[in-house]
Amino acid sequence: MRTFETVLAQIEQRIAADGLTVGDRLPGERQLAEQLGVSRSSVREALRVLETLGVVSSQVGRGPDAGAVLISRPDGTLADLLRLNLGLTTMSAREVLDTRLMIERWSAARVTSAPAAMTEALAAMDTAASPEEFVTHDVAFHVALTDAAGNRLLSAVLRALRDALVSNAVEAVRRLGHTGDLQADHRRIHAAIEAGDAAEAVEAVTAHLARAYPGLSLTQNVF
Amino acid sequence: MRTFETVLAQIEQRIAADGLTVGDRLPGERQLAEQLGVSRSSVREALRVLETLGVVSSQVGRGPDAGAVLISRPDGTLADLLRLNLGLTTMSAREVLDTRLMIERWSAARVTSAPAAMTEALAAMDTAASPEEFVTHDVAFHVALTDAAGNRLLSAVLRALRDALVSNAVEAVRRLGHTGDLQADHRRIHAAIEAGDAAEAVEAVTAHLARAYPGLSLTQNVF
DNA sequence: GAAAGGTGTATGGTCTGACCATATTTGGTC
DNA sequence: GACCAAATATGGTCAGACCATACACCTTTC
Repeated sequence: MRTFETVLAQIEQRIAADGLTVGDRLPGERQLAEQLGVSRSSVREALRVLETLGVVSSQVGRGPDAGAVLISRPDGTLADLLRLNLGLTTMSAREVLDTRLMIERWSAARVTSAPAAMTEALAAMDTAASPEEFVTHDVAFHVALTDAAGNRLLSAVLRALRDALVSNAVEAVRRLGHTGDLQADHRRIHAAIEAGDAAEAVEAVTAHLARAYPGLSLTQNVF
Repeated sequence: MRTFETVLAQIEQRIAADGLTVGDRLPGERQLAEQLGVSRSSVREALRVLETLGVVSSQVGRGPDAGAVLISRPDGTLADLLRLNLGLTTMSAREVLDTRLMIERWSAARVTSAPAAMTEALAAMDTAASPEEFVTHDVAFHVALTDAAGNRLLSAVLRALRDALVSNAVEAVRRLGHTGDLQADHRRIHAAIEAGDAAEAVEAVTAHLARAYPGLSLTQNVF
């Protein structure tokens, strides 16, 4: 086992043993190296891994906020993971969009009151001057819906897909040639959620995505 | 921006520009450092990030297989991500199990023929001598089902949940006190898939998970 | 005594150069 | 041709140095 991997294991074990949680600080790189009997390089490689996994954040300087602080931000990692692996393999747009459909249907069924971010995104889309601006708020609308469902794991997955969603959505808007139908869908979704009608909300989300991505329509009603 | 981050960006850009794919090799650490005008340490930190993301694998020695080779293995990263972030935050078992239920219902609806791995796991459970052995094959059964649905993104998510699933399942078996009902559920799922009855398969998966995890039963039929 | 400013210092970030372990390549020997 | 030993390229690790940053502390000033 490589040195930095043992360092990784020991840091992880230490986090569990000491009951460290978000906001707590790890010892400095030099101190950690001395404690574990390894070089600072190996400690740094281990910290780089933890940083990549969204578990620590390193701050330079001095004071209470400096050093390696425990965080919990899996979003960025998931996004990197997807972007890099999508580029390397032949993961299809279909797989991404199916996942999106599944998460959003699930969310629509559970959210009983539209969050502020959703209502704001809806209004912002009305005044969007370009497809890009419209899509920005469009994606924010859907992310807000999913966040409101309260499952952080699924929220993180959808947020990781964000970049892919944006490019897909821009394509869809250009293909449709206008945003009126999409915005009407959004209002229907919003209204169904505010009314607490889960079945209608699910149906509205499904219809919306079917309109934007016709290729999905084959399997959407199997549930 | 830190040096290793620019290295990261340049490597990623290079992968895209040169059309590198799985199996191709990156230049050696020393050569990369010289080309980019940075130290080997910075290159190594960047490679460590890529390795964490499941994009490269480093082999020591000499020859065609040595050096940093492009791969695409997001599973391990996702598992690390979940394990570490589950430990740090209060992500609940409910969130994990809801996600599992969603993915398995989706999969059950799409798989029209039971894969060999699923049939084998079913048989293996019959002869399992301990709860741990039973659960090993149990999880393999469910993972095989999801793999067969053909969405690698969802497969990767479920595989990342594997460790959490195992401990949950062991708990469930102990609570039930026997495995007969669970195995009967498995046969029902298997039969429904072999019969091509999607609705029955979804219902069977739902009933199975509801039996194993009673706390889930509230929202399972909202779809 | 309080405010302002300068200095000290602990932190991560980077670089250099060296050595080690490993695995292939190369070339010599029988 | 087969076998074995040396050379070599690779990642892995270490030690030590220096830099930039940002807070801590002390001195000066009013």
